[in-house]
Amino acid sequence: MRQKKAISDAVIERLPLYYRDLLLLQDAGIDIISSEKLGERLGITPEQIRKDLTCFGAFGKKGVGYYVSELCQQIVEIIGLQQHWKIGIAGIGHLGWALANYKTFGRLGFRTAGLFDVDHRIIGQNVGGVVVTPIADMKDVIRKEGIQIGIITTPAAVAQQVADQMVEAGIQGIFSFAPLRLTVPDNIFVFREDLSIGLSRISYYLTNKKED
Amino acid sequence: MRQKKAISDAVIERLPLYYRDLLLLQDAGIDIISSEKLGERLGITPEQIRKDLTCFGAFGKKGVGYYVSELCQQIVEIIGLQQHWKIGIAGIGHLGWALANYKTFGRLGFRTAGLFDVDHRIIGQNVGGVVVTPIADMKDVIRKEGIQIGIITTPAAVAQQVADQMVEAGIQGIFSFAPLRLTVPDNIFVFREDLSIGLSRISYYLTNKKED
DNA sequence: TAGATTGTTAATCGATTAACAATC
DNA sequence: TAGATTGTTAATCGATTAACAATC
Repeated sequence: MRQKKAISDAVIERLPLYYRDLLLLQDAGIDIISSEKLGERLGITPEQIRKDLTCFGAFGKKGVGYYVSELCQQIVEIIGLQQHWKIGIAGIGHLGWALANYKTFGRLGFRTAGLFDVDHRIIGQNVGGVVVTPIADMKDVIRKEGIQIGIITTPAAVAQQVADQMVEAGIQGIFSFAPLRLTVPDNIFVFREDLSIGLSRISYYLTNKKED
Repeated sequence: MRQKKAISDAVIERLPLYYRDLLLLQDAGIDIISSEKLGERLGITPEQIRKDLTCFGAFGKKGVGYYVSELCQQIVEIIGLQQHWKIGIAGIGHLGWALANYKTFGRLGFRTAGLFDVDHRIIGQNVGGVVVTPIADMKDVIRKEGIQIGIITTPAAVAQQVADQMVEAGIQGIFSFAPLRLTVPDNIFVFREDLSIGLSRISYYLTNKKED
């Protein structure tokens, strides 16, 4: 699956949308879908969908459309979801707790294999089937369980320190909810989620829409 | 603040980043910052920052830089944060609970004025200073409190129904965590947050990075 | 004034849209 | 075969980067 050209982030971010809808179609017993119909369902142009998919190969049948289950499988392999990545969550506050119980992660093949916190009231509790361990033991657990992806939902003040420990323990990717830029080695992939951007965009839109 | 041309989403999404860092600078007692220095801190090119800001006016001083507190104030007004928007959250599961306690929202001027759920074990509880009310009363509360922005953290199955009720009650913007496309009138702004995209991107990156 | 840094214009780059030949 | 729909090439659009004149 080596590509000549780097695939843009925009394409990568649309793949999970396609995948989720294809699963729904599959559940509904629909075997074939055209880019036209899929685009309608998702609010994306059919040209865009076809263009995105051809970054990775020719999965459709001309004059027919795409076989739903086949395309599902292709996208799984493109994203790499067949790997069943193991994730660990540091900071089991409300947000960490919510993510530990987030069904969609499991449905995509991610397995929660470690939950870490400093709070003694939380350590030892079973959250979504996993027992919270002291963050002091995090590196050991990451190594023993073979956790590849870390999620950081700690306060910003300790996020960098937690990230450092994750990297030391061999984590390859970090999904951070802390509102700051983490410094990590080049080969570590960091994706930052900023929950306040959505609200800010809504505020901007509501403030400026009347003036059009 | 009428603009000739629509401002791109990319610009709007960077404004909150600038704002957050400017607040930190302000706390640190720094009065003036150049686009060069700010860019370094944020991992954004100085040209990009200057270009973004000039979409809205000329806020800097040539040969000097930007006055931190002045720029802060400008961005607040551009985004519309001085309005102190009232928000209501429907679905007080783990994620809704986390958002109700999310400090950053308050720091940006958003005020939680309503929490709604169907679960009798949750109704009546005080979450982050607000008592959870039955979702059956949501429309009344939205109207009485003058809530303008709704956050949806319900299961996908009821998200559309909740959105409909929010719109009926006069909500203008919706921030949805439900993994589906909501159908709303044209004048309602919907921003969808998809927490699984981050993990999918990490999976894609880890799967494909070795082959470069 | 000299040095620094903005705001703006031009050049480049990349992503989306449109058009259509290939083909099921 | 005729109709439908893909995959691909070309055209358009928009965003980022570079360059530099304006000016504090």
